[in-house]
Amino acid sequence: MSLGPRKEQILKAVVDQYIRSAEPVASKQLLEHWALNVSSATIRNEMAELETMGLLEQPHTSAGRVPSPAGYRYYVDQLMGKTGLSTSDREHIDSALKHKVESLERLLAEAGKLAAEITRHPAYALTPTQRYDSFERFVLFASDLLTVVCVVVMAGQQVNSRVVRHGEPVIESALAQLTAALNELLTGLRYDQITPELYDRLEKRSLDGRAYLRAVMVFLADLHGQEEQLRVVVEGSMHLFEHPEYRDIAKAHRMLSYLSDKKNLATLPQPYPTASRGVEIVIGPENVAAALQDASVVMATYHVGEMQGFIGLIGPTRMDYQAVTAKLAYVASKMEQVFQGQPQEEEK
Amino acid sequence: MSLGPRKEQILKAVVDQYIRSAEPVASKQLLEHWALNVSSATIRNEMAELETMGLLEQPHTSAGRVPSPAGYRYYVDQLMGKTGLSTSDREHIDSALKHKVESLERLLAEAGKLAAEITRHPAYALTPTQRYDSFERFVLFASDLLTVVCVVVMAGQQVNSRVVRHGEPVIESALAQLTAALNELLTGLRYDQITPELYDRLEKRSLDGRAYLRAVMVFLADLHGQEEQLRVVVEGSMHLFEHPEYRDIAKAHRMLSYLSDKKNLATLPQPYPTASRGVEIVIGPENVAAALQDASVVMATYHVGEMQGFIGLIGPTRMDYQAVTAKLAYVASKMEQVFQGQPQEEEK
DNA sequence: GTTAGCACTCGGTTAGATAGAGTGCTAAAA
DNA sequence: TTTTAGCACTCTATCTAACCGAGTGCTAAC
Repeated sequence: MSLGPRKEQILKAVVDQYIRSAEPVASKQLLEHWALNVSSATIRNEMAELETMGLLEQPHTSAGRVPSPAGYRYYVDQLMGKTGLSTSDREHIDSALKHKVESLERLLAEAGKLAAEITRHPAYALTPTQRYDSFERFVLFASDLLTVVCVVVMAGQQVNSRVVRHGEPVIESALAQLTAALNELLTGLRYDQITPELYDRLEKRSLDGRAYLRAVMVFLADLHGQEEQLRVVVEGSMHLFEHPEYRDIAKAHRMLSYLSDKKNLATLPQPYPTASRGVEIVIGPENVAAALQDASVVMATYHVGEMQGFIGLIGPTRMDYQAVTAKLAYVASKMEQVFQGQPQEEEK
Repeated sequence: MSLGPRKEQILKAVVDQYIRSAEPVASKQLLEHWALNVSSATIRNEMAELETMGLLEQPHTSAGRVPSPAGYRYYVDQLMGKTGLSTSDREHIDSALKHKVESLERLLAEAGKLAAEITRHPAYALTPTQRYDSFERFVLFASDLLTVVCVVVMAGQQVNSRVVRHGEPVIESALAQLTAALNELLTGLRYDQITPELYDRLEKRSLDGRAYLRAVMVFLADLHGQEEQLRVVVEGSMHLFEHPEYRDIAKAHRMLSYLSDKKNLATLPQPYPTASRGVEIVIGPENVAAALQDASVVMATYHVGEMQGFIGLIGPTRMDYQAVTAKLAYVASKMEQVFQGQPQEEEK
């Protein structure tokens, strides 16, 4: 759908203005700041129509208009300029990411910090690729009538173990079967390679050990989650307070809590590689997470060889998408450069 | 100074009550909740005296009394019960810290999380001992007329380098002298072993390289700072929001910003080992950090062999010192146990 | 030294009243 | 048919005044 040039002009003006002022924008204000050669009455009419279309909203009668999520979406997709970032920003990024490749985590942290700093929004970054360890060997044994100890040896020689409890008495033969099944079917695989079919086969082979199988899978999922958490970095959460939408304690609390649980960020949907410039923008209720219903996420992909990682920003829907997109894209591209320039050293 | 039994009783009652209610406590309230067999008028008189002594404060005339920092101090030193923690807490701690020794950082994180969880205050933890790497070798060379590259090889084979600039042209001979001095005097030492005398000797030996020496020291200090940051863990910052004193956005912001900079916590004064139970309490303005002027820090020491580490809590001065002290002390002692039980594994 | 009683203080809450910004609508102008 | 000027209307934010009630300090009696 296209709105026609004047509606677009007005929508763009409203969004731009609101991004700057954080106040509902009135028809007269548009006249002052943008050179629209129509009267305020006309603008009012257009704004009313834009509202019925769902692109603008009114906090209450006799207030100015505010972009709706759909309005932001239209703005981002159709109206937003593609202007690059200022040379000072570019220099800032260049110099900040010059020598930071001691370790992967370090670079991530630095890039996140930088992104947060220049955009004034909290930033997060995910390591390039989830190169999870694969399973090497499973050992299960009963430690007493009701408890089973599950030991997993990973290919990297890390050993993890957990006591797995279940209401029913342990059946030795079932346990042996389950152990054999796990070893035969999972050895050499990573957690994320366990497909539903594979699980079915496991279940069929484990017979009476089904309850334990389930517990073991939970254990593996937890391990996986732990690994994942370590690979997320969050920086600059405090920038939240710079934005008036988070002057409400409850809101700030909710968002900060969300940000402080790395699991949340690790499981954010990741951008389609097809998105323009490699930057994807998810606006308000487009987010699945409840805590992000009135927030926007801007995320960029960076590639390291065949792996890809992500760096993103989280802020109010009233974000300067244009500036933020350009900055984030540049940071991401810079990260790629740094990775390429440096022979990839694994352990610090 | 001792106050006499009745004043003490009243002071204790005020503090206990205020810790629970977060509201200024009135003379009548004390009658209801504590079995003081005097009238409210007497209590008022006593409270007035306690106020002139600086142990209580009045937010305004016609409001109840609130403990002053000095009042808390007296409470903590003289009045506070030494009651241990509940068995449920003990069990909680026991079970949470049972199997968490995969890595040092991990245990720290877990202990911090636990401490924050059971006390409802943000917690931090420092690794046992700063076992910084020692210097192995210094290499300095001029890369152009005005810039010097400084390379430090650490005993752990890590290599750090930095470009060190100074307004004056590089003098080769001075550089050679400085390099020799650094290598002879610092090899085998850690940063924290560099004494002022040592620095003097370095300076004497480096002659015309003094400006570079200074820059090199800054570099080393930075490295040291980086190392230190990695060894601090902060958990449960969000518990801040549970306390009414942080309903003010500005206050919450300030404190959270403080907490999110690990350098702040790494440089907190550490408890005297002599303190009772190994727990030290620093109340409000007793803190040196500006951000902590109306906050209290409770910290405990734990020992691992000859090394010692710290775990602490940060919250409003209106803290349940008694409960919190007991809990923290128990967590710290539990950490010691876990460390001892497990052969100390260095790298994860 | 303690207590009852009372006047006084002060913050918090409520209720109007007011101002002002901004809209929607209508009728005239282009 | 579209645009514009004008105006009535709406709603929020702010200010003021009044009031309530909790709590104190002081005085005088116990």
